[in-house]
Amino acid sequence: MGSSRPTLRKRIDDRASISREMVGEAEAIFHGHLKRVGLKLTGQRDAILRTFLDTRDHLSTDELYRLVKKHDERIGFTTVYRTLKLLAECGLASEVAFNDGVTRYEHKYNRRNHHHMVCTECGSSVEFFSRDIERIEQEVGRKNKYLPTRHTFQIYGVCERCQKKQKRSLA
Amino acid sequence: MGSSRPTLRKRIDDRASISREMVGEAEAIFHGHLKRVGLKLTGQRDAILRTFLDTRDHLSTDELYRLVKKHDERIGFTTVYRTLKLLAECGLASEVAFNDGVTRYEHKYNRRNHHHMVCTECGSSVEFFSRDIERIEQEVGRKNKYLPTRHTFQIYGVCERCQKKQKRSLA
DNA sequence: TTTGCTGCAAAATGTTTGCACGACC
DNA sequence: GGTCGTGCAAACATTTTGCAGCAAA
Repeated sequence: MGSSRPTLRKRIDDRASISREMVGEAEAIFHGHLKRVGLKLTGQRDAILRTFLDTRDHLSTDELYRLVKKHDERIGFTTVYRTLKLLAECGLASEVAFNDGVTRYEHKYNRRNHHHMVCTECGSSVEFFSRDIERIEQEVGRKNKYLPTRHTFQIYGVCERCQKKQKRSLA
Repeated sequence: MGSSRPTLRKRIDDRASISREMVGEAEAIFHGHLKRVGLKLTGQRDAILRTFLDTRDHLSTDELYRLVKKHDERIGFTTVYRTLKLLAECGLASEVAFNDGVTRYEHKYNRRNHHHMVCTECGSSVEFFSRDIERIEQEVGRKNKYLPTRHTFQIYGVCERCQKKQKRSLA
């Protein structure tokens, strides 16, 4: 979609929570999806969507559940779990696997395709963008006669902070 | 490490089981590792290593356990589980996450760095090689002051066979 | 009013650990 | 002979499902 270099836009793309208009658009997408598949719009589902959009990326189901609960004590884990699946279905959320044993979700709405580099010491992560990855996905698919639909790419390593920490503990 | 185009070598690299000499080398590596960290060489550990080397890639702990059991009924799941960890420690095995909820392992010994494209319909996978990925790992690490140690890269899609199956069921 | 939603509790799944007995060095 | 390995069983962590009461359309 967007083609020019990211400048100001990047500020928005890199932020976890998104602007008010975007929340509105996301809600519209979600509501449309619910109607399309014959599901109902409920207070819980709305609350979960809002909390999800309003928060940093890479939430596990349990983490989102705890956040949602702060706003409404009476929302259960199961509902958060199932709502996340719905959000993934309509493209508002996507799973990211950091291979730490839990499934995480991040917003997908209006964000450039990006990847993650994860610190294996402290779990922090930074995002990066790479056109090459998309190109490789297409190329490899073509060569092997696969119809590629998605990919995962994560780099694991040690962040600057933890490198320093390690050096200090050696000294 | 190999730099020229893979020709005959590819036949070996792409096969799941490895040659007899390689098994010997792998055993030497394993035995060396055991000695180094003060662990004992046992019949079970040897049997598990052999079965692992002799079998196709991408085994879950449970799958390897079932295979090992065919040769020796009395080897337990726990031992397989722990031995796989040992093999990963000394570099003979590495975890691959296909995001299907189970941790899988593949041989790492004497194989080129490679990646997987996985069919989301039937679970089959093909391997591919890409220099770009290694380059990107280094670049991104440098830019973000991370010390990169490893990465995961999988492409998901639909294989030719399953594409045809889908077309047929539509007709 | 009907249909689907909610949330509890329990099942299912996969991974990891404690411990008593037995095997290796 | 002592130490570590083994395998059972049980603990754990996470995801998923059945069901009775409740709420949206």
